[in-house]
Amino acid sequence: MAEKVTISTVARHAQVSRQTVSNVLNAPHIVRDETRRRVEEAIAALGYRANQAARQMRTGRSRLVAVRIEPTRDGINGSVLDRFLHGLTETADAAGYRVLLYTARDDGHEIDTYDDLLGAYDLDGFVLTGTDHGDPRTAWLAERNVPFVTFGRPWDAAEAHPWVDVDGAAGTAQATQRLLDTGHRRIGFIGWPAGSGVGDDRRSGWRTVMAAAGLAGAAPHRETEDGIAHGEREMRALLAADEPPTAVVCVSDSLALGALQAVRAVAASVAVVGFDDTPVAAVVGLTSVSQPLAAAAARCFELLTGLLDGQPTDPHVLLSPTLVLRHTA
Amino acid sequence: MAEKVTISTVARHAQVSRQTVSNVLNAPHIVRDETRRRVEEAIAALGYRANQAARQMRTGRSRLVAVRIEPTRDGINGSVLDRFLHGLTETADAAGYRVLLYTARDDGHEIDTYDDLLGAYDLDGFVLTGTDHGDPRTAWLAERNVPFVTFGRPWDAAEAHPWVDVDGAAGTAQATQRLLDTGHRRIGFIGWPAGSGVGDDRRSGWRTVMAAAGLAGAAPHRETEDGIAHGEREMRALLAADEPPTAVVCVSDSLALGALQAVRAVAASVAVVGFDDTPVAAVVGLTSVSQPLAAAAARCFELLTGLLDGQPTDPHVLLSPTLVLRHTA
DNA sequence: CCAGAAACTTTGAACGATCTAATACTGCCG
DNA sequence: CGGCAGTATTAGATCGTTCAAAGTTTCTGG
Repeated sequence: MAEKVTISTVARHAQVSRQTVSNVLNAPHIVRDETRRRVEEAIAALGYRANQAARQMRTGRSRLVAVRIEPTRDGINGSVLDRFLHGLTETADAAGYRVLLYTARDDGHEIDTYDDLLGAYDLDGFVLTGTDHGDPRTAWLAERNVPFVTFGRPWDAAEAHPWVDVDGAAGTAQATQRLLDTGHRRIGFIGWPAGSGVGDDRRSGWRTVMAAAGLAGAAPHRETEDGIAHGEREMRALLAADEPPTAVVCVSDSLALGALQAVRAVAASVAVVGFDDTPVAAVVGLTSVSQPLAAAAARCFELLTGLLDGQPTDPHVLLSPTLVLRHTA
Repeated sequence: MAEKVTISTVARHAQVSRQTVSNVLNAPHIVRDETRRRVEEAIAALGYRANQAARQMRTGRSRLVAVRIEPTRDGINGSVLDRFLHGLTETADAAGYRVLLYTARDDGHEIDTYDDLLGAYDLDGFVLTGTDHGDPRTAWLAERNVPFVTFGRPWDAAEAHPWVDVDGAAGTAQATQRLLDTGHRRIGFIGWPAGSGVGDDRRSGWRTVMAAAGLAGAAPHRETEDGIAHGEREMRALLAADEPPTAVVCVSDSLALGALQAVRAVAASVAVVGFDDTPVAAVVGLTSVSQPLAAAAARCFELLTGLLDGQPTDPHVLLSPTLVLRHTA
C-alpha cells in the first residue's frame, strides 16, 4: 500500500511549509499565485486528501450531518422518507458534506443517540423528519445550541427553529378543487384522527375548499389510523350512507388504496385521490398529491449550512405539492 | 453550554491518570476492580463520550462503514436496497458502528469517491451492493487492501472476496415447484437479457425445475429490460402463442406487475409470481419471492467486522429466500 | 522483614491538521 | 540607501486520544 500522504508530505514536495499548504486549502487568496500553483500541483501529484479527523479535532467541524432512518414500516409510506434521504445525500455530497445514519426506537432513545453522536463524532448538525406537537427532540437540541433543521413544521407556535415543509393543505385543496372542476359535488375525506399536525393540515385544505364552494353540508369525513385495511373499512362506511360521496380525498396513499379496494368491491364509481404519490400509486393508477421531496431535502440542507456559516437565510420554507393525475380522479 | 468533557476531566474526577481511564474503556481487565468502578462512576457522572476523531487519529479506525445509496429509480425495485439499508444501519448501530452514505453516478465516479472517503474519513470498510460481471470496484478495493463485503456474489470465478447473497435460483425453483404442485404444466418465465448475473441465476432455478419435471418443452421464456411496460408486452407475446402458458414466473416484481396487467386486460386466467416481495406486490396481492434483507444486511456487517478484527469468518454466505403466497398464484 | 515478581498506574510522545505569533520578504518613499 | 508598512511564509503549540516505556505499589515466599 502507498505511503500515507499528509500535509507535511505535500509541503516538502512543494518546498513550502505545512501552514502554507493549509492556507492554500482554506484561504487561497492570501497565498502568492506562483506558490499556490506549486502547492496545488503537489497536491494533485501526490493525491493528497486532508484528513478529516485531524481537521475536526482542531476546528470542531466534521462536515457530517445526521439523519434518522426509520424502521421499515408498511413499505408504502416508508418510501417517502427514503426519497427524502436520497435527495439529501445528493445535495450534501455536492457540498462536500456526508450523511450519517442512525436509528432510534423512540424519541427518548433518539435523544440519547444525539448525545452519542455529538460527543463521538462532533456532528455539524441534524435533519429531523416527522415532527409532531410538543416534540421533545427539538427542545433538547435547541437548548444545547445544536444546529438542526426539521422537515416538517413545528406544530406548536412557541417553537422557532428553521424548518422546511410541504403545504399539505394546499395539496388537498388542489385535489378537492380538481374534483369540483370535474363536476363532483359530494366530496368526502378520509383522514387520520385529529391531533396530528400533518393530518389536520391536510384535512383543512379539503374543508376550506368545500366551505368556499358552499358545500360544507356535502362533505362527509371519517377518521382512522393509517393502513389499507382501515381505508377500506372507512370507505365502506361512507358508501353505506344515504347519499354517498361521488369522490373522496385521502390523507395518505395507504388509505386511498384501501378506499379504492372498497369502491371496486362494490363496483361503485367513486373518484379517489391519495397523498404522497408513492410508487404503489403510480402502479395502481391512483391520482395522488406529490411532494417535491428532492427540493425539500435540498432546502433543508441549505438551511443547515446557512446556520453553520452564520448566514442569515430565510428559516421557514413552505413548498407547494403538485397533483399527479391518473385514472382514479 | 457545559464544559467539554475529555478523558482528562474524567481522570481528574476519578483521581487517576488519563491512561487508566483509557484502559477502563479499551482493556478493562487490566484495571483493578475498585479503580475501574471509580472511573466508570466518573464517566457516568460527567456524561463523558470518547471523542471519535481523536481516537481515530491515533488508531486509524473510525467505526464508520460506507454504503452507496442509489438515485431513486422506478420506486419499485428501489425499495429493496432501502430495506437492506435499514437493516444494515440497525445492525451497525447495535455494534457501535455508524453508516455513512454516499452517491455516485457510475462505477468510475464511485471509485473516486472511495478515494475521497478513505482519505478524508479513514473509513473502516465498505458494503457494496449490486455486483456484476467484471466489477471494477471490487478490483480497486482489493488491490488497496480495503476491507469490503458485497451483497451479491462476484459473478466471475476469479474474484474471491467475502460476500453475502440470496439464492435467486432457489427462489424461482421454489416458485416453479409450487406452480407444478398446484397443477400447472406450461410454466413460462419472463427474465432480463442474458448476461446479468442475478437475472441468469434466477432463470436457472425455473429452468432446472422444469427440466427435472420433464417439462422443458413446455417452458417458454422471454427476455426484456426491467419495467412494467416491458412486462406487459412480453406477457402479451406469451399469451398470443399457440399454447400459452397457464403460469409465469418473473425475474422481478416490476415485470410481474406488467404481466399481471396483460393477463387482466385479456381476462385470461394465468398465475403470476414476482420476485423481491416489494410493497407494491403486497398491495396488489402478487405472489412473490421474498429476500431476507435484514438477515442479509446483518451477515454483511458481521463479515465486515470479522475482516476488521482479523477473525476467520466463513466469507461466503448464501441465504434462502421464501415464497410469499398471495392471490396471483 | 526484605528481595523479587507481578500487577497496576503514570508520564511523555505521537497521530495530522489548524491557530497564534513571530519572522522574512516585498515595494515604496523620503 | 535606510526604514517602514504590509504581505507572505515559517515555527511552535494545541486539539483528545492511544501507544510505549518507565514508575510505583502490592503481594508472595524465604
